[in-house]
Order: sequence, then structure tokens, then C-alpha cells
Amino acid sequence: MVYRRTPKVQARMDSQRAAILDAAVELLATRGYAGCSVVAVAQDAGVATGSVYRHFPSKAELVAELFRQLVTREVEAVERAAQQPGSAGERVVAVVDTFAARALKAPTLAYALLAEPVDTPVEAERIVFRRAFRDVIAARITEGVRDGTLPPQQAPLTAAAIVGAVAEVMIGPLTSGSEGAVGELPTFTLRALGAPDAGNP
Amino acid sequence: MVYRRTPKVQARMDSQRAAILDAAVELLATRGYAGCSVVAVAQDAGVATGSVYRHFPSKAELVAELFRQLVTREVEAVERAAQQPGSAGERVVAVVDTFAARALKAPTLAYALLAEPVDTPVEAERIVFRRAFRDVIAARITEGVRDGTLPPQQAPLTAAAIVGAVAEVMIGPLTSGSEGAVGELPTFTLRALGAPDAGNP
DNA sequence: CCAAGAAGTGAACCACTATTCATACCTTGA
DNA sequence: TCAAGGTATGAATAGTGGTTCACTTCTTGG
Repeated sequence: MVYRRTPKVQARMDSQRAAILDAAVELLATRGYAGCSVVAVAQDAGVATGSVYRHFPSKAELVAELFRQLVTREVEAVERAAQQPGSAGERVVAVVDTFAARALKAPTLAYALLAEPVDTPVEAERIVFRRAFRDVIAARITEGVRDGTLPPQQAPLTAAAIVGAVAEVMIGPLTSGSEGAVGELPTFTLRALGAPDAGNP
Repeated sequence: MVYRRTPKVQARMDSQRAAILDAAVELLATRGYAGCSVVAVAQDAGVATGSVYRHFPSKAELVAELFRQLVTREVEAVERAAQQPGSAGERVVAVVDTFAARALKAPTLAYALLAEPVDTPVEAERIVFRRAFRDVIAARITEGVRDGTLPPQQAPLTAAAIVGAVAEVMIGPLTSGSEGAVGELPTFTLRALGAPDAGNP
């Protein structure tokens, strides 16, 4: 054999792969999942349809990778928020605020990640997405329970419930454009945690 | 003209329509949305494919009608639970319990109604579904706030959040089969409402 | 019984897209 | 430069499943 894949070629291939993912993100953010057809992605990435399949075995894998990438980004942002100083309750509120603020800044993308109908393989990634958020919140709750600022509770359940609550409350604003009653989320969150500063009777 | 649609014919058509809806419910409950193809529905209903279109302008409309019917049933059950004696908090818990118990009894159906990917037109019905639940809960919360057993709050937001929380917590058990930590939902609900008997600090 | 007209049928049609693959074009090391 | 082998292409393919429509069957009132 004479041909060997050199770093130069590898770099070109990597950048093509990145271009495909970028185009897909862009399409997901502007037209939603429906606009993310393989042909459209390829066109926007400046490659041929077939080239997409040199990097991803199927469309589902492409979108799953997409989700993974976006989710990592979001989870990192939320984790940063979770590490700010303050009580466990305050930290969970910070997570919720960060989550909501970022979602409202990129509504179409957020809707796609949160709720838009997708094929089953991609749905699996969405579950990972939600679980990652849940885990970030659950970790804070566990801390709060340990240091006594939160009442004893099943941290994963409360955390899952808060994720669901936030997602549910956001879906209206995300699809309609208005901010709705998102501003009340912190109070709800504190109450749901059983935090002492939540104004409970 | 000689032909007129008589009550007898109308009755036959009505029962055919009902048969189609029944078959669709059955398929939705056993194979999920994916198993609900028009051909399969027609076959199970014992009619021709084309006959489906004599009753529904499109598959989306058929499924939307299906959703409407199922949602009405569920909302009625939940409303009954909401009218049992007790404090506002207890009533909301009764709603949540009823919702969860019924969902666990028909997991595939519940998953289809709650979370399974569907086309956009059907998604609209799902939103109606969730809003109906929200409204039932919000009404109890408003009562509780008025009679002082619950702290002042935006009832619709708390209600939406509780719906989202319940849905989120249920999705795991619904897809995996196990009951998970659903048993903790009442405590969470009471806490989220800010009810006095929730064991808050 | 019959003509008018409606209801019922289901195979064929069609739109939509993910996927393939024969072909053209590049890259490499000798 | 050249042969070997890889990479890129995009038109064609294929599977899916909703929808149609020419045709058959049934119903009605005279």
C-alpha cells in the first residue's frame, strides 16, 4: 500500500465532521428537529449528502452526537452555577435560574432539547440530558440534607421533580415567546426543597 | 334524489367510527404511537383503510380525537379525586395519587399521552391534556390560599410545576416497569405547595 | 324492482427522506 | 510520474406510511 492517512488529511476530515455538526446545530436552533434533514445539513455544511455518512453511521447517530455536545455545554454551565457560594437551596435556585435564562436565550434549541418530538434513539439522549440536570441538583440537595439546611428527603426524586417542573413551566414561554411566570420559579424551587427561607407557614 | 341517510345508517356509521377509535386506543395502549398506523387501525377495526378517511380527515385528526377522548376520561377521574373531603393540600395529593395510580395501570398508554414523540398536531392535544390537569390542581391551590391553609402563591405556576414534576418522575417507572420512587410524590407535592404538614423546618 | 346516490373498499399512488454506491477525484510514497 | 488505495460526490434507490380514487356494494323512496 502506498496511501496512508496523514495528519493533514485527518485534520481536513475532522474539520469536515465539525462543519457537519455545526450546520446541524444551526439548523436545529433555527428550524427545529424537522429542519435537520440529512440533505439540508450536508448542504449547509458545504459537503455532499454521502459525506455525512462517512462520519456518522446514521442520522440518528448524528443527532445523538449533537445532543451529547449541546447537553455537555448546558450541563457545564449549570454545574458552574451550582458551585457558587451559598446555601444548598440557593445553589439549586442558581441552577434553575441558569437553566431558564439560557433556555430563553435560545428558545428553538431549548425546545428541541427539552420537548420536541424526535426519534426514539435521540430520545435516549434526551433522557441522559434530564438525568444530568437531575444529578447536579440532587448533589446539592444531598449536601443540604447533610448540613441540615434542608429537611430529609429522597434527593433524586426531589431533583427529578424540580427538573420536570422547570421544563413544564418553560415550555409555554419557549413556544409562545413570552417569558410567562418563569420569574416565580425560584420561590417554587425553594418551597419544593423545603428550604427555611421559602416563606412556608 | 331518492337516497336519504336514515337513523339506522347513521347508527352504523357511528358504530364504525367508534370501532375505529377503539381499535386506535387499543393499538396505542399496546404498541404505542408507532403501532397506530392507519392500515393497522383499519384492520383491527374491521374496516377498509379508506373508511377511516370517511370519518377523519387525516391521521393526525384521528389521533387528536383519540387524545381528546382519553384525556377527558383521565381528567374526569382526577376531578373526582379533587372533590374528596380534606384540606386543599390533601386534595392536590389525591389528584397526584390518582394520576399516578392510573398511569401505572396502563403504562404504554400513559407514556403515549405524557411523553411519546408524536406529530405536531397531536402535540397540541397533549398540551391541552397537561393544561387540564394544571387547572384542576390550580383550582385547589387557589382555594387553599383563600382559606389560609396554603401560603400565597401563583396557583397556575405551582400547578404547572407539579404536573411537570409528576410527569417527570413517572416517566422512568412508565418506561422501565418498576414503580421507582413514586411513593414519595405526596410528600414532595405537599412541600411544593408549602402546606403546613409537609415537615418543613 | 329500479334508478339515484351514498357508503365502503383496498390496491395503487405519492411524498418524503434516510441511505447507498458507482463514479470521480485526491493523496501518498516509491 | 504512477499505481494503489482512500476520500468525496450526489443522483438513484428503497422503505415507509399517509392519502387517494375508481370501483363495488348497499340503501332509499317511488
